[in-house]
Amino acid sequence: MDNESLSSNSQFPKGKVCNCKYSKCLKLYCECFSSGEYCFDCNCNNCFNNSEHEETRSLRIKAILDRDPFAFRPKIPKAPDHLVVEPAAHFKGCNCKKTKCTKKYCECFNAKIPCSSICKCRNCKNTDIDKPKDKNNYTPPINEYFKTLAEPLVKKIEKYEEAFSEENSTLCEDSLAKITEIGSYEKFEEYFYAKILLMLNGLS
DNA sequence: GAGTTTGAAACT
DNA sequence: CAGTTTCAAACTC
Repeated sequence: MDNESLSSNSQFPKGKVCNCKYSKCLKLYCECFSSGEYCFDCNCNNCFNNSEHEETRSLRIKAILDRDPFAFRPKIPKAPDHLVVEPAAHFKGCNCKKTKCTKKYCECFNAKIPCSSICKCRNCKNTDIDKPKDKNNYTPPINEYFKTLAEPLVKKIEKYEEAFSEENSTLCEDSLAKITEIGSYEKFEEYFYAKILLMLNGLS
C-alpha cells in the first residue's frame, strides 16, 4: 500500500465494488475502505468513503491505525509480476472453525493459497496439493520479493533525506510540507519495511 | 477473551 | 432470483 492509495482521490473504476449497508464504508468490513480506495460505482448505503467526507474518513483511518498500525496492510503479499514465486501466505492467517477452509469464507482459500503455519484453523483441508500440510515447514517468499516490498520505504527515506538536507540543513516551509505529506498515514509502513530491510541486510 | 456487528458466501 | 442462514473477520467492551 502507498500513500496515494490511502488518501486516494481516485475517480477511476477499481474492480471491487462493495455493498455495505451499515458501516458507511468507514470500517474494514468494507473492501474498498480496507484497501485504501474510495468507493466508486458501489452499491453501498450512506457512503462516507469518498472525497466529500474526506475529513471524517481521515479521522477514521487515523483511529484504526492507532489501534492497529497494520490494519490497512494487504492481507496477502502480492508478488511483483516479473517474479515467479510460490504464493505467499496470508499475513495473519485464517481462523476457520467449521468450513475446513474449503469455502470462500476462508481468506486463504478465497485467495487461492494454502493455509500456513500461522493459521489457527481446525480440520484444515486447504493444504498444498502436492505437499501435505506441515505446520513446521512454511517457506517464506524469496529475497527478491522482500526487496520489491521494501522499495517504497527506500524511496521515502530518500525523500526524507532530501527534505532535511536542503539549504543550510534548516527546515524551510517546503521541507516541512514534504515531511507532513510523507508522514501522514504510513508511519506503520516504516516499521514494516524497515523490518524487512533489516532482514535483507542479514540475508543478502 | 467473550460477545456483537458486519457483509460476503452459501443455501433455500 | 430474492430472501434467509451461515460464516469468519472486524469490532467493542
